Amino acid sequence: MKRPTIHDVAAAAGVSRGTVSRLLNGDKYVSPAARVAIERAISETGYVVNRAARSLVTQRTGSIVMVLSEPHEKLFEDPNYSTLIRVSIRMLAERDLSLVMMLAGDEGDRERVVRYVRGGHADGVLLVSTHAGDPLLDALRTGPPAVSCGAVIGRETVIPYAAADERLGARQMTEYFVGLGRRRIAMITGPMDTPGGIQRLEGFADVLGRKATSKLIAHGDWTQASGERAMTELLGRTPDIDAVFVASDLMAAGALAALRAAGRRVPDDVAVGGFDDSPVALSTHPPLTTIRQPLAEMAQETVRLLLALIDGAGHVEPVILPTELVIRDSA
Amino acid sequence: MKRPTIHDVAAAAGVSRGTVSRLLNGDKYVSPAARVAIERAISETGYVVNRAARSLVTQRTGSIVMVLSEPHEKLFEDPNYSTLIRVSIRMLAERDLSLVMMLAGDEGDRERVVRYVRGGHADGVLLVSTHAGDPLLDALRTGPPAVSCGAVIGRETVIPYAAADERLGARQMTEYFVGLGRRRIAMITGPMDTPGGIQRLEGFADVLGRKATSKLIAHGDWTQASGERAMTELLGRTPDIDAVFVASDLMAAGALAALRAAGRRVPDDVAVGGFDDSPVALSTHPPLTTIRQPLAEMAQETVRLLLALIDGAGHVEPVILPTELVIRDSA
DNA sequence: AAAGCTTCTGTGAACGTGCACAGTAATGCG
DNA sequence: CGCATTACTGTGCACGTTCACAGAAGCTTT
Repeated sequence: MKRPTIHDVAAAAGVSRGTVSRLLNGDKYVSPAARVAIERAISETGYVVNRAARSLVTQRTGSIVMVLSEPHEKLFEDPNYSTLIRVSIRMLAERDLSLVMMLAGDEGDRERVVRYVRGGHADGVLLVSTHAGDPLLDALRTGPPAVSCGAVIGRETVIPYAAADERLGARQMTEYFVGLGRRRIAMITGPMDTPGGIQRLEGFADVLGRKATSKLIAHGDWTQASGERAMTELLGRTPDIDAVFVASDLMAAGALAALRAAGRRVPDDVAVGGFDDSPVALSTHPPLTTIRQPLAEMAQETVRLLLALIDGAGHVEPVILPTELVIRDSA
Repeated sequence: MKRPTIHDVAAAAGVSRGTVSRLLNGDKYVSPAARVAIERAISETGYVVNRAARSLVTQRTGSIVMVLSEPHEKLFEDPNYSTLIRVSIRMLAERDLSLVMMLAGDEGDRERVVRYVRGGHADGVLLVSTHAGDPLLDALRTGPPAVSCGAVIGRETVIPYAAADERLGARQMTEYFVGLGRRRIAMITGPMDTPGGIQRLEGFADVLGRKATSKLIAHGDWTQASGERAMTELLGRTPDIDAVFVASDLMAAGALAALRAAGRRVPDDVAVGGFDDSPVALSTHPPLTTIRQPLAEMAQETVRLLLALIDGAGHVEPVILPTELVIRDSA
């Protein structure tokens, strides 16, 4: 049996298509009598609007595409995505928008995304963890509004975003170490082509000034293994370290393993601070002192920015949200 | 400037709409000359097919909806989702299908999903971690094909699925313990209304037979906190435990904390085995011996089943994939 | 040479909706 | 009472595509 159309509803309610359409789209000019008749007809027939037909005439698709730019293997190692996805679905659903997921790991993926978006299949684009200078950014300059969750540092292309105040978070942790009386404070950073990599180091340097020498800084790539490697490197280079700020919890878990292997006690010999407050921070031994990002708010604000742009706001300001120090046992 | 339509392409190539449409849809009756002309016209104009218009006439939407049934808070605590999402996007993209995400946490969500699916907005449904007796299952009996990643135990409603052989995995771990010479082997299960909760306990009981007494079994809810609680409970009840099989890595991390608090050494005093081989298994101390599920294959097979049904296969058999014991330091 | 294939092409109709417009009835106002 | 205004309703058209059909051209068979 065929699905009911707006004609069927109109016929059942004894009105015309136009009136049903008006009710559906919130037009004020619908008489109370027509209103109840139509509502009854809708529930009786089980009518659901045909999005394709609507799209065809409104030139809107009713969907937002979330583009995940992480290289495939790493995707979602970071559980932050879960919050972002959940919050996005929820907020978009309220506006009757659906969330379509796309990958942008390699060149083929990226081309697909561009085709999709420029083909008019989405009303908005929600970028996630897009790297600096990603060609996608330029390709997306025309087309529907795009925003990013997390800062995105492009050359010319500026894209609105909501993000945590990464630099503040790094300062909070570093200041906490200083307050504890630690003197030789090292840092393991993330990749230096990501905002998290750059800004967390900046915050560290803000507090330590000239004391933040390159001997005290090692670089990782967000993975646990890289954290372990970087920690080993630091210990070899500067054995008298008494604190280390690691730019992610996952890397901090690796650092803990390296410290344990080197016979250092945490936090007695070396204080360890992470970043993210991800679930892993609770399963390490000892549980990690870390910096919590307001993930839900970040997601919320990102979507809010996108919706504002879709609603016609010509320009929106980036949103930067404060982080919070979470003290556990590692420092 | 307006987006080019199939008319524009046809005009530019000097043919008619029909011919362009045939080329686009892989009809064999297109002359070589027309073919090259159209292909040139497409790339010159930057034409992308309008899905809405196509949907309208084909009655297909070109999208698959993934329904996430976890209660919101827990969603994605399990990083398995990431693989599933990634693989699904990738496989669907090959068929030019896009993946739409929906939540089904509460009643309102579920109604939304049903409206969406029965409204004909999706060509297929991909269920994730749907609980036994979920009302969604009945509601989805009519409509487009639906499959599940992970077994779903309904009353009457049977739904095709691909899953790991959970029972086998539990047997593997339990047999490993037995082989190590452990005598008092306990288990912490998941919630008993989930396949993972039920089947992992079954496998445990398969091996231990009458030795699997209720004194040696405690229940958790997949969270780390519940694992810690259950472990404490077990130690109180049966202090001479020398091994414990925990039905998830996250709960196992909790169990490790409880064992440490009780002064038990792992694996010397108590061997600990997890399940999932999730990232957390590497960040615990000691790293967890666990059971690896073939996540990528599970996802792949799930999508394959769905595509088969969409292509008209009347009936498909569930796919059950073997698990693998991963030995680390905790046992 | 006629008939029948095969290969290829163009055309009209239909899919279900929103929107602009025209039109009608009821109400308010001078 | 006449006229403007408000509240509401119905209709035709357009959106961009696929599909069924009809038809043209070239080739093979009778």
